[in-house]
Amino acid sequence: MDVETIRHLLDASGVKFTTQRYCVMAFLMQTAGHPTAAEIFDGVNRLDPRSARATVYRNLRDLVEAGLVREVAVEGRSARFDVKGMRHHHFICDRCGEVEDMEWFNVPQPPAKFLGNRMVREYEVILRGLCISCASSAPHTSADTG
Amino acid sequence: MDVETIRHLLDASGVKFTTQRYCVMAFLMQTAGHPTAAEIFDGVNRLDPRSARATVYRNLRDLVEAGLVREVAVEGRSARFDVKGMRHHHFICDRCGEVEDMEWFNVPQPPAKFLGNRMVREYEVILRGLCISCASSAPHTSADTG
DNA sequence: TCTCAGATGAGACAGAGTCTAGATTGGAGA
DNA sequence: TCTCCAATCTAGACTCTGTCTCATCTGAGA
Ligand SMILES: [Mn+2]
Ligand SMILES: [Mn+2]
Ligand SMILES: [Zn+2]
Ligand SMILES: [Zn+2]
Repeated sequence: MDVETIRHLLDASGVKFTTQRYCVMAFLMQTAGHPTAAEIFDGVNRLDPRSARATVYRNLRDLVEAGLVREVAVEGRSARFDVKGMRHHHFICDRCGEVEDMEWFNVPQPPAKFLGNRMVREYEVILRGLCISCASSAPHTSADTG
Repeated sequence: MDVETIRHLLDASGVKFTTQRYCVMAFLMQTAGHPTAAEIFDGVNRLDPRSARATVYRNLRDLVEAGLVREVAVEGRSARFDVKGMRHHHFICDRCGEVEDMEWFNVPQPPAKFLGNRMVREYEVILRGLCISCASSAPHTSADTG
């Protein structure tokens, strides 16, 4: 991933450029999925220069706060991360836990009487079920037997 | 909350009735919000009989597995819980973190070409922004100054 | 009432994330 | 290019959330 591209992204969001931040951004931008902090730590440390664990966690928090990275809402113990690029929804697999991007489609706003005086900044749809590989390896539920 | 009502809920889901499970269910059913396991532990232990911490965590896990309780998808490090009653969406406040129920409204299914062979079991909308009390106490952003 | 599969209590353990204090560095200015 | 310093990094201790083990207890059927 191009160093200057990421340098400009960081600059534009008022975040100082450091090699460690570059590594986190580059790893996220070249990764299709939604890695955990631990996976990002492993990923950026597969080659030099290395980053301390606390640095990876702190930078993820800073990048989320700066609006460059998103912490995805999922059940489960460890946070999962996402580069904020194209707006999209998410699909979470019941069986393997994979979090997949779903291309954006518009959703009608909730009726005003439900919203009251709440101010909506953004929304997303979370779909659950079986991902393509889990659906093909186990197309039927146990209730189908007999 | 009525003991017999909860006893029948547990029976119907194949979960053995115990005082500790009753306390967790009763607390969740009388609570409007989406408490964490720690809040549920504190809640059920404000009066006798008391439950051990491990018991509360274990029962929450068992009740989720039995389909009576839901673990809500949120950012942040602690799980939040919900009694599975009426189908609903969620609104998460950017400022105070409160998770509020939003009355159910239908959302069009994603275009089939996006779904591929995935099997959708359920979906929900997560709205983000300012809750009513945060919106009224801080209606403008700092950028508005001047 | 008797019985025991299944549940609880207490505390050790494990994993995720935060904090602190001393060392290091990016980049602005001389 | 050199100097400087506020911001950042490192290493490891620490906190919080959740799980596990095992001795003990209990709900509910016979
Ligand atoms: Mn995504
Ligand atoms: Mn809810
Ligand atoms: Zn899957
Ligand atoms: Zn709020």
